[in-house]
Amino acid sequence: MVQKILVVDDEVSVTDLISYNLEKAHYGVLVAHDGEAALASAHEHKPDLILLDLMLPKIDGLDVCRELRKTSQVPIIMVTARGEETDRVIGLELGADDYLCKPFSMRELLARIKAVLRRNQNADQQSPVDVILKGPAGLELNEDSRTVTLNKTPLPLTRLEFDLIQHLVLNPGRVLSREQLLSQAWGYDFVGGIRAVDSAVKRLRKKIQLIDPALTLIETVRGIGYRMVR
Amino acid sequence: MVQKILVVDDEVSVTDLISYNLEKAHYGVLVAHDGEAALASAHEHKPDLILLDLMLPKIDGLDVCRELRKTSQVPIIMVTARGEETDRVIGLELGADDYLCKPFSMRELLARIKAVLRRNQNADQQSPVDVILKGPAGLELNEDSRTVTLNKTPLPLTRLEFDLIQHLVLNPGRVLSREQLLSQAWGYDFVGGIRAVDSAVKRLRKKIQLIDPALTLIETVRGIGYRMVR
DNA sequence: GACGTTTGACACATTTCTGCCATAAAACTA
DNA sequence: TAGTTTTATGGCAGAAATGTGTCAAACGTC
Repeated sequence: MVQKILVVDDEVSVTDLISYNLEKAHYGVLVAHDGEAALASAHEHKPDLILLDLMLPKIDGLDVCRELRKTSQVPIIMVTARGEETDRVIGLELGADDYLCKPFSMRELLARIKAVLRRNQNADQQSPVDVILKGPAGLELNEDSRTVTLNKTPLPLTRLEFDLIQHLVLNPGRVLSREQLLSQAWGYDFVGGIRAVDSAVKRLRKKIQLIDPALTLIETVRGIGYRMVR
Repeated sequence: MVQKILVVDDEVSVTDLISYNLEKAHYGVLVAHDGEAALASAHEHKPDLILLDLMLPKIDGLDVCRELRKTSQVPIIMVTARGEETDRVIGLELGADDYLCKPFSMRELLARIKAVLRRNQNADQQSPVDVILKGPAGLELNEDSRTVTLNKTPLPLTRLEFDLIQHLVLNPGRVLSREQLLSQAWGYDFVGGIRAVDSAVKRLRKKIQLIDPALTLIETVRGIGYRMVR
């Protein structure tokens, strides 16, 4: 089941950018550009999470938050600029589940969203359980600790390597082009040659080989890209 | 049995949001917007705890506290603006059980409320029990006294250092980004560079090393943030 | 208001990562 | 098979991230 996220910001460039990245991360996205539209959309579509900018036309983000809270317990992440009037923000934390200061990275945003959704899902549980992503041949990624094991043997990876293998594992058996991998693991704003992917795959394979020399996890699809075996 | 909490603050937006969150946490909520009303409500409804803002119309928070103490031993948490050190001291001398500096997070508020209520329930017993948060390698945080020991050796920490290690211990093995740590241990109103986290971690590590030079408690996750070993 | 403490910023050192290149190897084509 | 295209590999230099020491401003205390 796809989770819906309502993105509220008055700047189209911001909502566009966030939408693009959320969709890439397999979320459904709703957009609103002012407080009224936000309330209307929240009421109509019942999103699973709301990403709410503080500065909004018509109805202020703080008021939107308060209004929402009257009828709903939907998780809210507030977005603020550093150094905005603290007085107005005082109430903010009281109603929001988390907040994020601009400027933020997409990685940061996605991590917060995941965390808030999880906190909300097992709010009744005392100790939250780590998210474990299972791949083929005993490959396991722990998304919370960002550690990887291969048949219980630790596989130490760098940030880039982890992001890369994560996207491969998320699409088992599917070929991902270098362009896709670049935009997913490197980020939309990456500047550089497309062969950077080859280098990263090279290092990843080498590390895997150190643990199990006979194992092939990442297959090359000539002319296209790479694929994680299923 | 539902416990009743009296929330006293002159700003409606504040009482609204606190009410909302307290109700979500299954407390009964009473509200007062000035000192007179607070005293009246306390007298009439006998709440199990009072959350009392310092700045109030008609009767000042300190006076309310003093007045209440004449007839009741109801637990009181004072809410002050940051930096009103003297007021805080006076408040505690007047019989408040705890204090909280604005701005505070909901999580913080709920934790304090829980702690105060529990302390109060155990008040008739001989030995009140402190909340001990256990970390790895014999690390123990006493959340009530805000003291830390490492294998029974005291580890003297500053306020910031305690908050930092507390959030790390609360998420053992999880990577926490500098942004997350900033917003959790510093607060959303923090203005400053992200590498303030590095500085704090540096000092924390140094203090730990003084006790056990071979021990690594806080791991660096390059490109992401820090992680408390599990 | 003087004093000690805390803490963020900065410069610099150190470590680690990563893109790129040259070359080798492999795969595909004709 | 020879030629062409694509990918693999090893090495390396620059980049990026973090550690460290120091300092001054802010803060709390007396």
